[in-house]
Amino acid sequence: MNLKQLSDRLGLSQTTVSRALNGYPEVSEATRERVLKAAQQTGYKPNKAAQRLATGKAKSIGLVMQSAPEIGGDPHFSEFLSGLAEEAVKHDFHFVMAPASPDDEVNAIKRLIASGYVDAIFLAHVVDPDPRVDLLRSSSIPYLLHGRIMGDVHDYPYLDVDNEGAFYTAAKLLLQLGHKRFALMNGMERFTFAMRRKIGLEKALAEAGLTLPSDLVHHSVMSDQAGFRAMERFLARPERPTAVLCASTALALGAVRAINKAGLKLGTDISLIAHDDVLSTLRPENFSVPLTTTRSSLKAAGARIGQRLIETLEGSSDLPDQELWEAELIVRASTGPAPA
Amino acid sequence: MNLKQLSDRLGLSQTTVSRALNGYPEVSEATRERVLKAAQQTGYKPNKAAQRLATGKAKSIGLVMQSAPEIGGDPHFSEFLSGLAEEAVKHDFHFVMAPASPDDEVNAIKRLIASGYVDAIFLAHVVDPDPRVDLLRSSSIPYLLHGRIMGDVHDYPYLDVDNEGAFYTAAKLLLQLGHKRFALMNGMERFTFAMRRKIGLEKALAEAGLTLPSDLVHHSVMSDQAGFRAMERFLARPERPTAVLCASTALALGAVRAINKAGLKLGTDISLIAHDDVLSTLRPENFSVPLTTTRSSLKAAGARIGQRLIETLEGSSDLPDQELWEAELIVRASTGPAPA
DNA sequence: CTTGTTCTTCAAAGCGCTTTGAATAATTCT
DNA sequence: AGAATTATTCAAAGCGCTTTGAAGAACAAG
Repeated sequence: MNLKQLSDRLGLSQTTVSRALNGYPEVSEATRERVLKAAQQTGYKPNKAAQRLATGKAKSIGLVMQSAPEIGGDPHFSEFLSGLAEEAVKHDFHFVMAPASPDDEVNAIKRLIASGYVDAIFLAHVVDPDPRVDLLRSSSIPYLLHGRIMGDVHDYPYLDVDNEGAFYTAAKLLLQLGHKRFALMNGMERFTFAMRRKIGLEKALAEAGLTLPSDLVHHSVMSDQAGFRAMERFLARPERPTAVLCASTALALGAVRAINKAGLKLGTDISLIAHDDVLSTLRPENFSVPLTTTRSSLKAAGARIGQRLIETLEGSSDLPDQELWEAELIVRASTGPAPA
Repeated sequence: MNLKQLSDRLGLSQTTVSRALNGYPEVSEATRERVLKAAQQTGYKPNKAAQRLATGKAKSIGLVMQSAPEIGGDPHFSEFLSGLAEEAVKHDFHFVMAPASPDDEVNAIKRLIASGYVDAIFLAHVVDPDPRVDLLRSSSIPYLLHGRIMGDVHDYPYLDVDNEGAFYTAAKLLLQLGHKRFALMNGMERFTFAMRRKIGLEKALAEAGLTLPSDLVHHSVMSDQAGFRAMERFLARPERPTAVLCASTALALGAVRAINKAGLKLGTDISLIAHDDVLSTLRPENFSVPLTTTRSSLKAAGARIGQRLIETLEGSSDLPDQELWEAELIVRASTGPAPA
């Protein structure tokens, strides 16, 4: 059933039917009702491709999804997506996900823009320098970043968590507790969120006259296995660290397992603070020793980004173009005074 | 840059340019090269909405994503998606994800079909009865299920894991080890994969003259917290179970924590077998006591589904319409003889 | 009973692409 | 050389929708 068939059936022109359906005023209430009813009965749904072609709008948000054989599902990604979806469903938006190998992302974005399939682009996993950001900056499609590039010039719309501040504050707490030997279990080095977390930690250490030895810095994907292995390596050091900052609760999960396995007591022998993205399947308060965390909900970020993108597209946005969310430091049992 | 502009620029007709770009034979090699080069230089990318409108094809797979405030990211979902994406990227396919509240999924699928945005539909989380399956059955769009409805009539294309067989085999092993008191930690009751796992377990028990008391059956989302709580409840029973079947390693993670907390020894005091979807972030072999599992890779399933769907659309499919994958039973240290 | 307004409705153009059917140019065959 | 093929290229129609510009119907005003 298409518009022509529907209008033939009603003995009306496509114009009138289209207008009736889209709520334009120049159509009598009587016909509007008749049209609406017929559409209902026949189950008529407009063809989005045609709509998109005619209007240039499609109520859709595009995103590129990194794909490679060695990349598995990322719980952080799906948590974020669920937030985005929650907002999208309210406004009848959908997503177009273009999978791309990591070295082909720029092209994937280009295709996405040119495809005429999406009204806006969302971008995450910001690196620095980030050619994808340059591309979006110079194109005319609305877009929004989750994260920022490095430096202080932010002439692009973003939503980011104050990662530097989060880890700075976390480190401060551990310093106050008397810790001197720190380790960092971070996300992939190329991501700016990881860079900023490291900077935050180093800044706090520098203020205390301390430094972070490079072999006590670990970069990897944020999974429990990676955390387990990294912690084992940390603990194998002659002078093992007493304070560990961890970029995700997923990493922390593995780290804690390694700590237990080594017969050490979390919160006593070793203190740990993890960044908590509020993954719905991994809550820090449910760890055997509840985790002290810096918290910022990834799902909430997703929802907010959806909201901002959609409002921009509907032309009603009075939301800020740049947002920096502070993470909350929530103290639980995994932090304690440095062992004597 | 659109086709008209590109062809004007080249002094050719749109027809010729289009044909050159799409590899049709009726265009001279010289012009083809000229066109290809110009397309390259100008960065011309065809408008997919227009392409879709003209051809009825769009190289895109549609899927509905459940969305509700209380639903968070599901690592199983993203693991699956990464498999699907891996296959899609090879063939330049993309996804259209329509978020929908759980009670509006049928409508979301209808919209997706009518939208003209997708060439095929993928469906997961099969329930029974499943109105979505009925809808797809009666529509003419290609589709593929991950999972099956109940009963033996499967006149629709699917890929499923033999969940019944997996849990049957797992239970058999535990029975051989002398276990008599079983518990089941399952996914949501409404999903057919959960139903079948329960049936598999009950069948094995029945053959041994045993039954599964209803208070030793737990249904919930498959997260570690849920596993933790469920196991605590199991252990609080006067006669606690000695053998537990667990629908996911995520559940097992929590379950193991509860077991440790209770001072019990996994593999000795209590045996546990989990179904392993091969989540890239949670490997059973990395548990402090490596987990005995029934294994079937969710990512591989995603890739296979992508492959089948794409081959169907490209009209070259000689792949089977129905597939039932057996899960492997991999014995590790979390299973042992029943305590005396 | 005109004329001027407002309300409804419509025909047709256009969005960017593919594809059919026809025309033109280049080759090959008598 | 002229006819018959074959290789290239093109104009135009069509995919399903929105939107502009115009026309017809209904009504109030002069």
